[in-house]
Amino acid sequence: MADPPTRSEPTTPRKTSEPPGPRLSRALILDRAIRLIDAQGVTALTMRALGASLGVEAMSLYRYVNGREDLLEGVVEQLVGSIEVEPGERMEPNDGWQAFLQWFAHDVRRLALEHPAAFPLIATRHPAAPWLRPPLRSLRIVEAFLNGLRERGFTDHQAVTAYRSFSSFLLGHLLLECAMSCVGTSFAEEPVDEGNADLPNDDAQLDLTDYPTVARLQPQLTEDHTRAEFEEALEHLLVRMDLEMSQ
Amino acid sequence: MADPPTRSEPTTPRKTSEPPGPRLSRALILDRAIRLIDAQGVTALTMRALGASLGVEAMSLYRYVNGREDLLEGVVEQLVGSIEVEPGERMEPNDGWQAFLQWFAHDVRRLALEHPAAFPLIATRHPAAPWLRPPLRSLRIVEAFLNGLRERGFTDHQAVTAYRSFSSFLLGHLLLECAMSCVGTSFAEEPVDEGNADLPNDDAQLDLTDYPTVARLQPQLTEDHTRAEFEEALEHLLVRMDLEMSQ
DNA sequence: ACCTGAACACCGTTCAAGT
DNA sequence: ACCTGAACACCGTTCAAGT
Repeated sequence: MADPPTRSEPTTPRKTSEPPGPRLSRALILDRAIRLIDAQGVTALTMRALGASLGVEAMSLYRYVNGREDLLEGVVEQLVGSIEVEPGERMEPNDGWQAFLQWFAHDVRRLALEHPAAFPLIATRHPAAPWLRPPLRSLRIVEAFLNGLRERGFTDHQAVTAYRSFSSFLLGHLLLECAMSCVGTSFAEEPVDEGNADLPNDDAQLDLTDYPTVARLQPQLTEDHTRAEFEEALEHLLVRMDLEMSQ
Repeated sequence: MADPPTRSEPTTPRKTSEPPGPRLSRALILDRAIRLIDAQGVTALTMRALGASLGVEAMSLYRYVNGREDLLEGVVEQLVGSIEVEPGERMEPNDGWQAFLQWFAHDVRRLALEHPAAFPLIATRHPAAPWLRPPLRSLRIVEAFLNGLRERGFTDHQAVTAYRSFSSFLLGHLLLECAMSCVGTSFAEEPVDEGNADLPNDDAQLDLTDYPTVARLQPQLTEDHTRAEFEEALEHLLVRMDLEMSQ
């Protein structure tokens, strides 16, 4: 903790190219783990690989992290922690709850798109309590979510109901969007086979002869409208909430 | 492929208690793998454990399965294959598209609730093509889905749009429902610590002192209304589709 | 044809030992 | 206090060898 930020790099350089490295720390380890997941996928996040990427042996990590499960838990915590919870300056406090939810939704979406390889962890790892729903799975965020809505006129019951439907909405849309953005990225478990590189991309060689409708509609199925779908579905969710509130 | 279905079971019994076992086969292996996942979770599905549960060494599996990745792929395929795609007798062919989608949604939900531990695989493993969206991620199902809607009056474009919004809806709701039903089941990575069993269940000991609103609303947050939420959200999705079609 | 023993590379994890 | 070497149990996978 009491480390000089950057002197003239007196730290003894080790064998591989690690950063100047103000020694090890849990935060540093989690940061590096997230970067590793982003670059190579979750399965590449190995205690040994993570250690090596920090210029250290795997065993050193166990001082700061309680095993691999705890490491992944920490990664999720760190990522979810990056969700802004206090509306910034761009958000007037007297804007309605619709603006609040719009802003919230887009902040979670930003997180998902920045870390598409890590988002499935946020989505599928068991939360601390069963009523903490991914991706809004931290007490801090749920508290802010509920308060944000109550300050804007929601009753207790309406806020809780909104938390539920909002979670489902975010989970479904963002997980799909991540799945699509992960295909074709550096997710190949094995290095790309260059021998038969005459196959341009890996989705064209599906045999569609038995599925005429899919074959006919493939161009339209291939179009990516995830952004627009997200906005539309969000808009409709807000309309739906509005209807349910006034009844 | 050309195997006698069931004779008088002449197969020699081996050491442990495995079923009469008409020899090994890919289908038998996948069945057993699914049962193992249901009972102990995905991480417990090990080549060695799976082999042992079939009364065989792990290496034998490699005759029928192309490694663990292929095994998991086969599990997903098998599960998705269990989704009925031709409306049964209960469904009149002249029922509207709403009835068709209702029936379809509930069949996928049945699959998710029958295999809550396996559903995250269906949800997050990369599909064969990026435009095949979980959980409707097989050509057979997409073909049936599109045809089912077209036979009931959808245009091509409307059917494709419906496929997209329907996938997001199912994914979000069912994944959340699975997460909730997996908490507290046989998902403990380690055998439950019986030493300090004075903690009744594992969600009560969260420190809520810094989160007054969550603390106050915890009873309502804990209520499980997943079933009703599913039905309501589905109803609203259908209404929304109806509106968009007539405009 | 179908299964296995032995072996290899890699993984998570522990712990006594180094500095 | 912080890191490491050595070791252990377990994993996926290959392959020559058994029957």
